[in-house]
Amino acid sequence: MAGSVNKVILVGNLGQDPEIRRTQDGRPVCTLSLATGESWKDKNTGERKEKTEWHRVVIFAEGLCKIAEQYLKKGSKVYLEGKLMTRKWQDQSGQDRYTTEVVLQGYNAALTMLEKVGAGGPPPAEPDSYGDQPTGPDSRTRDDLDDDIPF
Amino acid sequence: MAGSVNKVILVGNLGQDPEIRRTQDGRPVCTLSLATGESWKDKNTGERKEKTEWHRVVIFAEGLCKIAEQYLKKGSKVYLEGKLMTRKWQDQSGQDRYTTEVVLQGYNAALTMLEKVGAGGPPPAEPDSYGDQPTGPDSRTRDDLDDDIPF
Amino acid sequence: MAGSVNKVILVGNLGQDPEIRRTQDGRPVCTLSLATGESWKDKNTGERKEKTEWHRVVIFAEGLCKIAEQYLKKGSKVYLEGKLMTRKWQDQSGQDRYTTEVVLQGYNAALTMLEKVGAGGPPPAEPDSYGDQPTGPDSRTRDDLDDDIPF
Amino acid sequence: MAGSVNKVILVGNLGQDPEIRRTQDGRPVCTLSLATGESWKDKNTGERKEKTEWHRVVIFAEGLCKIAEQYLKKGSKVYLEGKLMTRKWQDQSGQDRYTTEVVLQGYNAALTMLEKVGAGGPPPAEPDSYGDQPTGPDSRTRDDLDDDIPF
DNA sequence: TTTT
DNA sequence: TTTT
Repeated sequence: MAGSVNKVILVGNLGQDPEIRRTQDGRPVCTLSLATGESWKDKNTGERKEKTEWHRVVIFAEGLCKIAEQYLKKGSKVYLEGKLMTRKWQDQSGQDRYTTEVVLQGYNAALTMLEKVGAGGPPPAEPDSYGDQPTGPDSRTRDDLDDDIPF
Repeated sequence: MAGSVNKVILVGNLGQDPEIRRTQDGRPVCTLSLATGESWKDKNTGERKEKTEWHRVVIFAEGLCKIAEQYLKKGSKVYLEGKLMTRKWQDQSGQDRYTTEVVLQGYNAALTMLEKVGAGGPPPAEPDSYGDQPTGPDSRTRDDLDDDIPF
Repeated sequence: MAGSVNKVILVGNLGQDPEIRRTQDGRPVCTLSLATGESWKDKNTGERKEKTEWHRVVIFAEGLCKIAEQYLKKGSKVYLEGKLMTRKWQDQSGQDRYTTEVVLQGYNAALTMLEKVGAGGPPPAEPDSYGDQPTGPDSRTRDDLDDDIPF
Repeated sequence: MAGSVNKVILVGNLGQDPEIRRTQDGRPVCTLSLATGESWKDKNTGERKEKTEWHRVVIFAEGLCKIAEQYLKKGSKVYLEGKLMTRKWQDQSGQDRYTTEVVLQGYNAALTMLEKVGAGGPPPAEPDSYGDQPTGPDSRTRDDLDDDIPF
């Protein structure tokens, strides 16, 4: 459909390490479980309350998969942009079920670590090694494609 | 949780008229079914393809409910901001099911009509579905709450 | 800098037709003048007030330039995503001046028409209601810029 | 203007401590200098390049001012949402000048700390005082307005 | 002026 | 399951 926008922006923490699978033709797919939360004061009791929301995030963008695989782990804080997609599947009894996911795919996706590399966990080989990576095509790190911006 | 962001931005068209219900204490709740779409060219066949994504949107913000009720209908194009929430429920067989919705609630929500109220224009499917709406402000809502901005 | 985000999202109407120029190496650059507005009720007088904000938008992304050139004109309503950039220049007296623009460049940009093709143009009721914008602080060319936008 | 959106989303680091002033009627106004950056590889030389963008951020929202004042300082990493505003002023020679700022004002603003409180600097008075405050330290603010969320 |  |  023309003239539409489908965008999700999340900042939160990973509930577990990223899971990497591969499609049949060898492309990586990375799944994240991301927590966001909000807190508010109960109007009646004045009590402070909290609720955590868990988001299922699926990364098809190859460069972003690589970043997730190399640098993210349980507890990591990230900023990400993706789109909402609901897919239909059948459970064991053959009933239709639906799962909604935040999908990072195409040029319209972004993934940014919000902590120093190595902060609170096993760091990559070199704190400054970002520049060496191929950092694939549709990642926010698309450094290689994003050449020569004169600003 | 501190330091988190949960934001959804959608621009799309309503698949049907807004549905208004009331909570037990009389507050309005409005549900929208919003379509967004994307089109792309198939890598192999060169064929142009399209996919429509349907979003379930639930409005708790009272001012936004009012606007939805008064000005939106099937086919309306809107911009909205909300947050992702997944709620758990039991189906008839007692099994846990989950539904993810885009929730407009609190200060962090927005709903904006993207067409002139009553704007005719060439309607897509049903020439009669536009035009006969009540006239009124198609403004970003909550005007009444937004007092005295010193600019 | 690592771990940063610079994003602008605007929905508004063009105050005039897009201006297309070309860089020395032949790449198109498109400039838009986009109006957004807000209205509120004055706290003291109860009066309804409005303020229009004019945004200078510069499109380096080649595909988006093409779209702007072909489909947008004065009055068109668009959704766009870009980034904030402030550039420094010298006025005739040699003093430093700064201009902040919304730049659409690279994979992180989007431009979407919010009207049916052909439905754009000056609003029928008040064809000239956009014309009274302040002339931008600077309409210098940027021919010196030659970027490599990955589209 | 009806049907428009004016939104800026930034994640970056403060270049200096927040500056707090007061309006004549005693309301606080906080100014931030926020850096975002991008890096890319030069197409010709293969050299890695970086550019920092500095954003002038003005906070009128009172709760957000409080948070900025209490918890932010030079170097702090924050997520914020505001709107673009350009204001006109006269320089000493009486010439018109324009300054574009990211303004946090009204219900449509957000400010979130992205680091643990006290991380790498003078923490607030009491590490454990969270629950008592009207709004948590690095929480999305205005929790007090966001009462009794029915989930 | 920050940050990596 | 994260985080505060």
